[in-house]
This record gives sequence, C-alpha cells and structure tokens, in this order.
Amino acid sequence: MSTEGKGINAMNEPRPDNRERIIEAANRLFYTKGYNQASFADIADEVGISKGNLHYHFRSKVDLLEAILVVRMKEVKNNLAQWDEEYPEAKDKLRRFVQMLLSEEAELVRYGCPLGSLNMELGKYQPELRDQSRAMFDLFRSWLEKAFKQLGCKDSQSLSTHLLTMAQGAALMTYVYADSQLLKDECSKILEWIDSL
Amino acid sequence: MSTEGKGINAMNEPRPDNRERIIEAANRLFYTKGYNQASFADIADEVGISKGNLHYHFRSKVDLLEAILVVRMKEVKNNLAQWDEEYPEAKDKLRRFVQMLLSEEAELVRYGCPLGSLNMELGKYQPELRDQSRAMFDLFRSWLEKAFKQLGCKDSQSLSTHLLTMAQGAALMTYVYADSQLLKDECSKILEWIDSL
DNA sequence: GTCTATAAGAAGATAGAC
DNA sequence: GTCTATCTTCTTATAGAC
Repeated sequence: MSTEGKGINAMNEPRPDNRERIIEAANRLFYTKGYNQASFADIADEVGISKGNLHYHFRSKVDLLEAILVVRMKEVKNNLAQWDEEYPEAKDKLRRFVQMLLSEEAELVRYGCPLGSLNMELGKYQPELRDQSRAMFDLFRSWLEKAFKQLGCKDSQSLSTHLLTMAQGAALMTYVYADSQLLKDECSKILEWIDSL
Repeated sequence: MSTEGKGINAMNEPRPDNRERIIEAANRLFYTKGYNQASFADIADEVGISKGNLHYHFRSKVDLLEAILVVRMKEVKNNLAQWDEEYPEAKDKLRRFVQMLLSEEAELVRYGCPLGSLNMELGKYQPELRDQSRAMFDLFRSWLEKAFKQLGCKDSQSLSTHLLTMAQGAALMTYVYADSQLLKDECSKILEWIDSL
C-alpha cells in the first residue's frame, strides 16, 4: 500500500507524505464534524490537495474510514501498553483510565467521545462497520477487565463493563451540556467508586 | 417514488390528518435512521404522500424537527406527570425511571436512546437546535432532582445528574454492543445504588 | 501523484397545475 | 391539499491531461 521513495517531479510534485496527511485530517474531521458530515471536499481542503487526488489515495469514503480505524486502534493499543508500564498497581491503572477523560475535557465538551460518537453514528449509518468500530471499545474493556482481575475481583467482566458505561455516560452528558464541571463531578464519583473496591 | 393508490377516493383528495401522520412517521424515522439520514423522500414514502405535499405541511426539515421536538417534549411531560401520580414515594419514582430503560430494551438495542442519539447528532450537525434538544434532558433532570430532594438528599442536583449519566451510559453501551443483558446488568447496578441511598 | 473537469445521483426546496 | 416537474446544491466518484 505504501508508495515510498518516488522521484520528485518539477510540477505537480508528489508528496509521499500526503497519504499520511490525509489520514490525519480525516481522523480529525471525522471526530469534530462526524463521519457523515465530513465530506471529501472538507478533507481535501484541510490537506490542501484536490478532491481527485484524495480519491487517488482512497477509492471510497469507507476505505478512508477503515484506514482511520486502524490508526485509532493503534493509538489505543499504544496508550494501554504505556499505562501498563507506568502503573503496575491495578487501582492506578483504573484511575489512569478515568484521568484520560479529565485530560480530554476540552475535546469532550466540544465534540464528545470519539469512540462513543463514532459508534453511535456508524450504528445508524454504516451497520457493516459496527464491528470494527466496536473493536476500540473491546480494547478498553478487556484491558480494564485484566486490571479488575489483578485487583482480585471475581466479577471483573461486569466491573469493566460498568466502568466503561459510566465513562461513556459522563462523556455524553458532558457533551450534551457542554459542561466541564459535570465531567469533573462524574469523574470524582467514579474515582470514589474505584477507591471503594 | 411510488404513487401508491390510497383506494379511498378518486383524485387528490385532502387528508386533514396528514400533518399528524407526517409527524408520526418523521418522529419514528428520525429515531430509527437518525435525523440526517432520514430524508424527505423516506418520510413521504412512509406516509404515502409526495415530497411536494410534505413540503406544503413543513417548509423545511428544521421545521419538521421542531414539530417533533414539541411532540417528544409533551410525551416526556405526560410520562413524568403520570409517574408522579402513580408513585408518591420518592424511591419508587427513581425506580420507575430505571424501569423505563428496561421496558424499552428492544428499541435501545436496535436504535439507542432517542434523547441521547438525537443530542449527539444535533450537537455536531445543527448547533442551533442543541438547546431545544437538550430541553428533554432538562425535564428528566429536574424531575429526578425533585425526587432526590423529596428523599431528603442535600446534593439532589448532582445525584440527578449522576442517575441520568448512568442511564445514558447504559443506553449507549447497550446499543453499541446490541446486548440486552448488558442493559439488565447495568440497570441492576443502578437499582442497587438507589436502594443504598 | 496531482490536477481540472465532469459525471451521476441524492438531498432539500420551489412552481404551478389540478 | 396534493400532485408532478423542476431547480439548485452538495455529495461521492471517475476520466483524462500533465
């Protein structure tokens, strides 16, 4: 798929990194505007290339979305792996998860949760992509489950689902009310719950 | 596109109730397909009228949405008023709220929460309608707050927000995983929390 | 690889006959 | 009130020159 190391022309010079730049821009726009509202024109404009060029790199919008899901999956995996290194203690892992919400306050208020909103949208519009979109949730879910197991909880599966559920609820309400205080309050409650385990 | 015969009269006869039928169909389609994915053609087809006729009753899509928001607001108000009558006890009121989720299991699994999904969608697409869409949340929020106050809780506001947050999280996760068991488990946890108050 | 030009279709919305 | 026909704009996607 990658076409690296091509010669550089005089005019219409190739930008070997354009594919990456497209993915970056689309990743951002699919989040901020939503998948269906972010058009090829928007993305091409953002990158500074023509729509035709965009279609050269990605035949269809679904192709582009799939490439972005791959990127997001990788990002989540990297984050979780890093947290595993930094926080050997199970409860610290759980707290770090909640801390993610707080550190994304500004984006949550303006655009909602990138996982939750994409899953809502794809569920209604692109049923065939639900599985891939849901896979990001699965990463968090199984990582949290491992942490609960490490903590010695029997019902680690239901606890991980519960934590994810509270986080999604908090993210959604934060977005609906565009209220960062709401986010802080809900995260405090989640952290208290973690402490009480 | 089909100009299906209504079989009742000969030609172009007035249907005084078409306006109501349009609202019903649009209300359903805005929920099941989403506001942006439900087109005028979809709605006209569902009602069995032409797009032109639809535009006679509602000049724009936003007009139609506003009419539907009025209907939904009324429905929520009616529900809350009825629950007030049926459940004088504060905790019973809170339980009834959770019961609503369980009784909407099939719809939540397939289409998500009508309030949550609409708010997510309008937030990204129609910022000018966020306030109206959010108003449905406000109805629940203040009703719950009253119940918590009746129960003697000082922090009734934060508790009502918290309950709404958990409900939204549960609805979203139920939808993403199309998992009715998840809904039952989360509702059980919420009910336990209510009991513990 | 990149561009311009254009197809092909769907969307919201309007005009005018009946 | 209802219809058909049409307009305009936006969308995804393709064709072909450079």
